[in-house]
Amino acid sequence: MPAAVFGRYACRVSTPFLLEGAALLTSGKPRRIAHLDMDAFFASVELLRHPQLEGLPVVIGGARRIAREALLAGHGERAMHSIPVAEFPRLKDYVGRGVITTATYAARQFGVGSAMGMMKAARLCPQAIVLPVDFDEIRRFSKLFKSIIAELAPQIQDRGIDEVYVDFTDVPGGQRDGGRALARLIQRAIFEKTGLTCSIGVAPNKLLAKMASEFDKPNGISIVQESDVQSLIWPLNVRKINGIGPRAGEKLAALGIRTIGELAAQERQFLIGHFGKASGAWMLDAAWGRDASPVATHSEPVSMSRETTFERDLHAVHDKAELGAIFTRLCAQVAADLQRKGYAAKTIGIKLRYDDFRTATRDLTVPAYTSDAQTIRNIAGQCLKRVPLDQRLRLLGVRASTLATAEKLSVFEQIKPIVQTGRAPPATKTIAFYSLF
DNA sequence: TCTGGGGTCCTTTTCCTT
DNA sequence: TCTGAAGGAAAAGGACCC
Repeated sequence: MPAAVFGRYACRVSTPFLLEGAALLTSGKPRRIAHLDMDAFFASVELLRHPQLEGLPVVIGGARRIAREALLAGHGERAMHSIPVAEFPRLKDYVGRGVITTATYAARQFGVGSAMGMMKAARLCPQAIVLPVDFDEIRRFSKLFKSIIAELAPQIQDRGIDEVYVDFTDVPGGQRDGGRALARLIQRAIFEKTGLTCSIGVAPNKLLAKMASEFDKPNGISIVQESDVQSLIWPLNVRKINGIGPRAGEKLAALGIRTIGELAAQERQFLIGHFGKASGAWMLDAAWGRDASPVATHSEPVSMSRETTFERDLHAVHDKAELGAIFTRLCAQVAADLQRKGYAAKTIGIKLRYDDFRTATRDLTVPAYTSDAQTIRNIAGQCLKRVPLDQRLRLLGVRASTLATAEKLSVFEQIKPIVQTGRAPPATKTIAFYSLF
């Protein structure tokens, strides 16, 4: 505790000073945060299983219509490597909805890329081989590479299926060569045990580490120091900042701000005026390479949801039975997810997307937590009544939020009987316990 | 032209209470 | 009793990320 360090003066100094002093005393070494990004993860995992597809245009996506089982019918798992290329399905034969999850570099040369509609991709590169996403396999590799990193550097923050932040600061050897030595060690271990490559950026914080990891792709390592911000970061487009997407990028461009350096030159109040208090201030800090956020090794989920886009647009009246069945299934899936992960929710919501792609959401917070499928279905049903249903729908989703863990709820369950067995407990007491969570 | 699914976080609006 | 301000919580929408 800083209080002990500062001895009798501890009670007289302000909290910020204590924190600053503690940081100086404990570290003495520069903060080194790494961002690790697997190279074309989905496609790379797929190529490991189908090496004969190496160098060919391949897109991954459309899982629902291209079943792996059908693909492998008559071949079996052991023959996977030897399926003739000619037998793989082609994009030109693809019918229906969906987007490309990822594409190999050979396919990208035709202009095909992530998040592109399958039908558009089929026009650009009809001969491309199309494979379904195998999420079980992707998840297996995700766990594997994360566990390999954890053995070498345990302070890890999950950043999705194929990315992590790693705190090198206090790892033995983590400071050597600006972090390059440890990065190389991790890169080599991942390749040896999975056959996959990754790119790593090391910098004083997460924001810069994320940008650094893009400097040398694939299979690269790059180090960015605080003093490099003006020379390496400022010339880049604002869109390179993690958190500035298409909308903010467009808005900035309209204000004549294209590079990160131009963003850094703005007045804080000017940015706050255009982007709001939190976003405006954050943007300016980001442009200066400032980011104090820690590598969060643990986080609690905020919500759990299931949604599905229909094969064809459905109408609430005309396709009532079909829609009802899907709705019930989504509720059951959310309930199962909550139960499997040990959570219950107090807010249940729905999401729907109309045929013109407009989205509507409704949600409802109830007094008691639940993870029961029927209860969720009832609450979601109430939400559904509050939304216009005269137009065809393309998507329906169910969401659970305001979550509590089963442990917290069991504490509540233990408290409740005590309150209720007490002499004439007023109803307000029970309500007070509810509000604890 | 067509636009998945699972998340987090922020902003704005609305409603309720004081 | 009516009105308005202020503030918080919930709801709705949307941007962004992988």
